[in-house]
Amino acid sequence: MQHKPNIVDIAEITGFSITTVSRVLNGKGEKYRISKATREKIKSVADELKYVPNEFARNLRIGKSKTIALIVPSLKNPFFAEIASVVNNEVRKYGYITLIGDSDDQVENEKNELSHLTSRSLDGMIVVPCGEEWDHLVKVQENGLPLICIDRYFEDTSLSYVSSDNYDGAYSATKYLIEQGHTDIACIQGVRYSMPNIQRVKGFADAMKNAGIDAYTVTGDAFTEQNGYLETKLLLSRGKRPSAIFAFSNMIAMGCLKALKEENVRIPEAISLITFDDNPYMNYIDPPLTCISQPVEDICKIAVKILFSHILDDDKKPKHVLLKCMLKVKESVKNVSYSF
Amino acid sequence: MQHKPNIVDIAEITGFSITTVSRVLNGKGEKYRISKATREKIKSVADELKYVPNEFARNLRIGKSKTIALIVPSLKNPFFAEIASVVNNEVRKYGYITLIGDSDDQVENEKNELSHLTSRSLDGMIVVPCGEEWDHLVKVQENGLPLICIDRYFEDTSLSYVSSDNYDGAYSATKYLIEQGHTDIACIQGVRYSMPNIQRVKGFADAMKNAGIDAYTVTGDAFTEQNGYLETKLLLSRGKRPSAIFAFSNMIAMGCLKALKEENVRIPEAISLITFDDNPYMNYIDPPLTCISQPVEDICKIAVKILFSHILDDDKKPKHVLLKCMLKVKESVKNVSYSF
DNA sequence: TCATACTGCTCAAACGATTGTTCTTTAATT
DNA sequence: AATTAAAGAACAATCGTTTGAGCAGTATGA
Repeated sequence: MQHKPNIVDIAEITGFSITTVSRVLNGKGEKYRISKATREKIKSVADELKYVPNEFARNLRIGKSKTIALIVPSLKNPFFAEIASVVNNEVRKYGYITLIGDSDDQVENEKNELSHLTSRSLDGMIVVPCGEEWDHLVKVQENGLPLICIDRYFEDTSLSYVSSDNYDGAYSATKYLIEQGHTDIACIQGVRYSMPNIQRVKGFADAMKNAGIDAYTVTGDAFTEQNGYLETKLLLSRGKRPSAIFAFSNMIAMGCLKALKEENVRIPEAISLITFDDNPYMNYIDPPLTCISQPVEDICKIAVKILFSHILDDDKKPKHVLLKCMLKVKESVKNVSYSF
Repeated sequence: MQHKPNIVDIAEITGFSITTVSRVLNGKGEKYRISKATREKIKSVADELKYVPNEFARNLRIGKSKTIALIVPSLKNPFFAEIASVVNNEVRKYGYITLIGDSDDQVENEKNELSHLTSRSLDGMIVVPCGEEWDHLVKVQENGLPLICIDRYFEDTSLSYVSSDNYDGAYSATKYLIEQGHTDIACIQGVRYSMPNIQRVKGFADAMKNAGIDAYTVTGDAFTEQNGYLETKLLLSRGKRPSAIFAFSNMIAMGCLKALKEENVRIPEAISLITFDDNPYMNYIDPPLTCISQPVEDICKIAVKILFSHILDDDKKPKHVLLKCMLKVKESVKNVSYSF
């Protein structure tokens, strides 16, 4: 293979200067009054040679990399995979590319990825933080790199975030359970200090209190299948089983399903289950799970939009956006109003 | 924030030349006989300034980017999300990073991503090709960029690939169905010309023939839920329904489930279902789906290993690896041997 | 006829690193 | 003392683009 065609080759072939070629190829031909004939000739040669600009050279020169990074706790979790997919596609629309970092839910990894990725002169960053620390994120931002948190976030910091209205989501889910006659409800939570979790617990608790129910269980400590499994096992071994379980994530719900299945507890006959997060599989689970669906696509789109307003418009004001969730009623919650 | 410290700043502060600084920072101090005192001084200043080399300048100069790209049909498909996750993590171990491209299963997008990504001076590429064309892939390789296909691949080309032994997988699945007494089996295939599909059809057909069964159905044309749904609908509307369906992917299986549910056809009582691909959700579906599980993790690990042998060891020989699948018996296939 | 303005394009300096070559100084050898 | 070798460091070209400034040549207006 010869060398990749560059702007110099095109200049030599067309007989114009490098400057002219560069300007035409950057769509600045009009601006610099380069004749139409010239523009067309350069473009056609570029096409013919399948010229692709060397991003490194360009980036070196202009100091922008047209690259953003996305750090998620785990791509294996369909929830984050969807985030990655949407973010990736949205970012492409701006002509940027996405570097994906996987923190495996460890703050240490998150920090490593952060420093590894920032050496690539990123233009922006979207993070689903996995810990309760945000100093390293703020520092990145203070160094001039626009950064946005999605899903999980921190209040009272200068960091922008886009997330679901977790409080409202949890409140509606709980309200729905109560309307269906449930009073003995246990929720299995995720990582305790994480903002979505805090809000969900609050929404859950408020809904209970507002219904005049003071006794409820909040247990668990991770957004994992294992946590869901163990906590459900424990709940089932209690003297009085709750009539409904509220799982705070899809993974937790899977753990619940596993435990319930093992113990031969039928859903929703023996126990009702409602969960946060939706995904296509939910429809084919036995039974289809009633869930609180997060507007993942919108969250990502808005996050990307804000990120680019930070990058391109130099609008550095931190923005905080919460989007409403949707209750999707399926078949995993039983109406127990009249069954004493 | 001032400007990011660069090698020139360090040179000025320490009083040494740019060359010397560069050599020290690249660990070539010994080689160029730079005194220990000098080395230490330079390093300490670099530390103090938190110097991070500008990857673009370096890449521009040396033509390597410590970056590989992965192109998948869709991150939303858990099967590819897992691939992305594993590849990403493996690649990190080499100190490289991964750019992820999403072709949305359109060859045109694949080509675009390809040219877009190659402008970033990649060091290597892993692709799950989505079409029946490979010219653009071969061309990339001929341009000196190591490239490996995973999952989907092409024979008789110079491209390396790592994939499942789809023939064997389909053969075992079919054999299993036959052992369970099924003779009227329909399989719903994916993209026709794709190698996994071709091999699966062959495996399926051979197993049937070897069992002396000459009548069977092969239908469908995409690895999508919609295809699974439509084809199942059609199968159900036939005069004589098959006793078992073999779905060629997780997505197709979901479509089958949807259609079967709509038509109130119970699995496995009324019809048996077996599918390619496994994932955690499979266990909680009603009923848990018997499936052919692909060794995704191993496929990715081997692919990355081969890729880096191409990149680092300059071993350019194309390698072809097929890994065995595993039959996971769950509850979606009924033994109909004695039920006439 | 001479400024002036516009057209259409080119020069050359950056961007930040790497690296083959070269230079100077000191030490070792004859 | 003269020659050679080694040590320690610097020069300057280079990677492929972008871009402010500049330069001919032609057209316009007074």
